[in-house]
Amino acid sequence: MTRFNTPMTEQQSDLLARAAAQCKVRGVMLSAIRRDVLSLLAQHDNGLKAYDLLEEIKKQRPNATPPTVYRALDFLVAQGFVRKLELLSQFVVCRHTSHDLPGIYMVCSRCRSVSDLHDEHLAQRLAESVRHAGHQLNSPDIEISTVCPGCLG
Amino acid sequence: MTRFNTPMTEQQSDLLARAAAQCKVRGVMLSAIRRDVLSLLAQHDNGLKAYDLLEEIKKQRPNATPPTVYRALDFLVAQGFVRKLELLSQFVVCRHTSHDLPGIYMVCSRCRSVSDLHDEHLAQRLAESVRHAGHQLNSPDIEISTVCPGCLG
DNA sequence: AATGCAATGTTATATTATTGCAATTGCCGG
DNA sequence: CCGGCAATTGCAATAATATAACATTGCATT
Repeated sequence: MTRFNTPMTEQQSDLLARAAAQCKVRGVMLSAIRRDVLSLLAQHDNGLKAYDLLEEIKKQRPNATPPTVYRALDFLVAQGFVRKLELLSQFVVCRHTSHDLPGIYMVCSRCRSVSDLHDEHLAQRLAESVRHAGHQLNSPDIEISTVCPGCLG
Repeated sequence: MTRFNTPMTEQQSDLLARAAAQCKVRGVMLSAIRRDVLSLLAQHDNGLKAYDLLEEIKKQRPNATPPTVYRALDFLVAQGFVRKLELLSQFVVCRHTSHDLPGIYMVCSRCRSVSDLHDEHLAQRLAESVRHAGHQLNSPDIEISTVCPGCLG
């Protein structure tokens, strides 16, 4: 059993529990490494870079290497538990329950914080528009570079 | 004067001419390197990676190095002539004339082709929604991972 | 000529991500 | 329990992407 300095919030352990349940249903394995990576991400709302994650994981597993975390991340992304923010080369837990609609992330170019634009109607329209263009929406993942309210002063 | 194997289409030389005019107006310099990088990008609708660009540029300028192209790209992106597609770490010429609204790009995950979703109304709504969330839209640049009509068969 | 400034050259290095193969583990049917 | 197969992990190397730091050049202005 893995321990972290900071105790988990209820939300965080909920997230882990739901992921575990999902994996069971899908017949895929939420191994210790994968669980730990997910757990670390759950503790960092703005996400973590792969190599920062590696540093953290090394505290538990000193022999971890880049493939260790990249493989765990590949799995978590494939299962829809985690997204990669391309604008930051950074990974965040996904807090949407439904994946039918794209999640829209705003990434602040000053402080690098990540906010979630909650506009289902917009997401809906976007999905329609993409379909109308003859494309199939792939991974529901949209990023916009903005300046956040905090940084606007 | 730089020559390429393939003669430029009218559209391509138009694009270069407009960029040159813009630079004059803005009092910035479209140097030979910058022009050549822009020209190369104009000849590749789906964009090029920085290091592919470097290979091409080296044919003209054997002593080019990564900073050579990255600096040119920084300039071109800053001037709004080029965008970086984060999903592909790839650079494409921007064919929008107006930059008031975000451009929405669809990147095919199979063949890596890039299409432009033309839906001004959607872009408008998106911009509004972002503003409503208290953010300031930064660079008008949105990418969606899709499967394109061709690859859907 | 001397100064200032933007652009470029040059070397090195940082950051992000993958490949390939060996070793181990989990799991399933006998 | 045990052999076999597939998935996962360990490990070393390296690929791919991007930036830092500092020297140099070219050109416009003084």
